[in-house]
Amino acid sequence: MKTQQPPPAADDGASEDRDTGSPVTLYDVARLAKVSIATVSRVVHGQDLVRDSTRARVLEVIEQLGYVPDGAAQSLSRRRKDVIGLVCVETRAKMQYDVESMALLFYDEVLRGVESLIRTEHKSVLITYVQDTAPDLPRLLSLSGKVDGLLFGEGVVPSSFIARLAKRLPIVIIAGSPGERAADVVTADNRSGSAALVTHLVEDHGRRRLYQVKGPPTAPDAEERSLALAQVLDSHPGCQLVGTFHGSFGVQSGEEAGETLLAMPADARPDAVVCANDQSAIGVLQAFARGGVRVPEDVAVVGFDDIFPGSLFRPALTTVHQPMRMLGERACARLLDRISDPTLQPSIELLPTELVIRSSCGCPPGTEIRRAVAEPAPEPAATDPAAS
Amino acid sequence: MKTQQPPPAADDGASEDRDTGSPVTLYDVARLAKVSIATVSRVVHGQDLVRDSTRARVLEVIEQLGYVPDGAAQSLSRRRKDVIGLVCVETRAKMQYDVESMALLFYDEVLRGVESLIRTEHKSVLITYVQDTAPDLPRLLSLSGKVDGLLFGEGVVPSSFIARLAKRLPIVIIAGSPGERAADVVTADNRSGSAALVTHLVEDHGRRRLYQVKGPPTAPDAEERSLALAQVLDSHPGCQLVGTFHGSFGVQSGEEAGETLLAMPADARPDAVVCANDQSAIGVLQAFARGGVRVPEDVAVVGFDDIFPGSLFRPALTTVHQPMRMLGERACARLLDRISDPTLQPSIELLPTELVIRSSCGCPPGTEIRRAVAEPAPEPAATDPAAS
DNA sequence: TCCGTAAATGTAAGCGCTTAGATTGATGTA
DNA sequence: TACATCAATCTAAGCGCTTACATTTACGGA
Repeated sequence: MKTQQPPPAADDGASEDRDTGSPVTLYDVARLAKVSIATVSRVVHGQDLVRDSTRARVLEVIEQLGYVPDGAAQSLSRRRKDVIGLVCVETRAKMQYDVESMALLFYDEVLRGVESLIRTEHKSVLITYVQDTAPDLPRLLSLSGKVDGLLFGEGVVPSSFIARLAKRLPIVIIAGSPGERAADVVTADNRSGSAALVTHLVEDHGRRRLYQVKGPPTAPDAEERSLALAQVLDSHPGCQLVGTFHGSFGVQSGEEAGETLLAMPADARPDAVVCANDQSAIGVLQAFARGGVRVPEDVAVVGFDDIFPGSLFRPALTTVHQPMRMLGERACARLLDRISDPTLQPSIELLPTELVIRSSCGCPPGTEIRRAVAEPAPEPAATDPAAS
Repeated sequence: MKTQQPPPAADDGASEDRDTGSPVTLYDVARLAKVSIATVSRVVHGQDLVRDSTRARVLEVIEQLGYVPDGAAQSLSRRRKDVIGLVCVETRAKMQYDVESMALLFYDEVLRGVESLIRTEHKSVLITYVQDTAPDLPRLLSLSGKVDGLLFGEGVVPSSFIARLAKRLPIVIIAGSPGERAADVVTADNRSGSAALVTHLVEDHGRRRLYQVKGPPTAPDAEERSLALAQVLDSHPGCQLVGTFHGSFGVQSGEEAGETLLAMPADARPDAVVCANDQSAIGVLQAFARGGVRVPEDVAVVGFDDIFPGSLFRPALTTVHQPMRMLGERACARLLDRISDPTLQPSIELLPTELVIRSSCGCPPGTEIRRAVAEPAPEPAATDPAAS
């Protein structure tokens, strides 16, 4: 009445403290504990239909053999991988230390948010970076075969591709355009954050001639910020946009914008520069420092995101705090929901931002005010009520 | 002569553009293309034993169905997961924004190094953070069932546990103690980097009364740095260590060290503070700024690691550049080697560091010198020659 | 026309696990 | 003593793929 033992396992005599050789399987444990693999499986998963004495025996063998269940076999059998994928955008091919390390702070924070949530769920995160210049689609495709769901950073990946993937597995887009249809979106309320920031510049500091450093056109969140800027200007007669620089979110591109401004006659310059994100603001700041333009006396400079280094600069950067970590958490939560119930309606979730007033806007040095930005009801976005 | 079709797949009539329902498998493709699953598999993997016309037909069906191979099934069948795990250390439970985000910069860079290499290998990275206070061992165990190999950040995880894991799969430790036996180690040459830094302080700036802010005792790299400090002092008569603070790598703990020094009578203070890493150096800097101690005039302060924010401070932080990204790359390379050949001897690899001289050491503001640190032949470490 | 050979394709046996359903054994009851 | 009943355990059928080996097909030469 031997139990099953398909692979003879080629034990090399000493079955005491094996280390190499083929990995220990359920069968090995079952054989040594003289039970069936089903029983071992039950013990491993702490089910209670096992007699105490049996459980003890099995556990002992597991310990002795150092058995760990094979994840692939579990996934296959359970029809569930317990892994989600996070696709981040890598902004530049060239890996210059400081620039790049900053460019990625956003995803570093997002990742932490994701991981902190996933951890409690006994799942894991597979992480991938895609170049913004040439996203490796085949790679993403094969990645999609290894996970239960995917979290995408905004922008790079063509939305047709996302739509295609979304047919096969749940997808949540982080910082995506609120207009996205194919998948869920979790994003910061860029619109109202940016509006609050620009309003501060215009109303509290009397700035009139604004200059804009844009982000890449593929970044929907940058577009939102840009839109808000335009709206605030519209509603403040006497204020105008004196120019726009088409940047790419990088420090480098901020520096270029700064150079452009330095090249102008001083009296043609704006009195405030509104940047698409902190990195480009820092670039502008650096260019201005080299060019002898005083910030904020001559020109105010503001960013967006609130990455840590911004607080270290002098003048310290005024910006809008984007809840990156929470973005990761919420996106992940949403993804998990969809994984467990794929019939959920796609929704968009807007996270509140915070105006972070330091001194690059014109406020006195040492200022550090954080002010929650009220969330105006945005365009009719489905935040999934009880409706089917 | 129908081909196999085990799961009837319950097609819901319209077999045109399915989207929900059970996922598309090899069988579905085979059936529609009227070939066997073996042929489909061959087409998917670009093998050339397939007639062109057949290949075209199969590819068409794949496209139409949106077929993507199931990763779990592939892993099980190939006996290879094509995934490696990266275990990072999360330094503090409390998630204060700035502090924590800095504490983690190290692993963010490592991760990028790992990913950049893994990407070219058609593998992926599973990432996990463990708390330094309470590493979740069961979680790591189950993680180990999902990967082909593991990359560990130094410190937290008990080495007995690592040794146990190392019996089952290849493991490389990043920034581990060069004395480690159970697994491969890839680490920066902390010893010579630290020596170069302290020598600079002592010989070039004539500092005599040094104070040390240590890292956690569990961090072998911090220990190495500490050792080098002692050695340099030993060989410079007249120089002494006037005190030690037992820190924990965090900004917070640096601030505490700073407070401690501020509490001393001014003439009892050291003329240089050598910190275990940049974060603690920044903490000291901040405490000093608040306490009115001038750096570097009254006291020099130096760090280790060369995290980006260090360059932003005034005075800019003098430190030792640790090649974090390369650490990730090399560790990953080593791991891949071991995965393909598990019989390799464990080795340790020391990566060169760079002395980064800015102004917190006493050099004039604006200084930014990077000087490669010569790698002295350390203790007989096996860097695996042709020997078996 | 027949046959050997090589190319193309098919068959089926796993990979290590989960789990529904079958079986066994103990216990209590009539 | 015979028989439900329920707990403990086992049996076996997949999960979706890869791949060794078997089979079929297509061709060129005898």
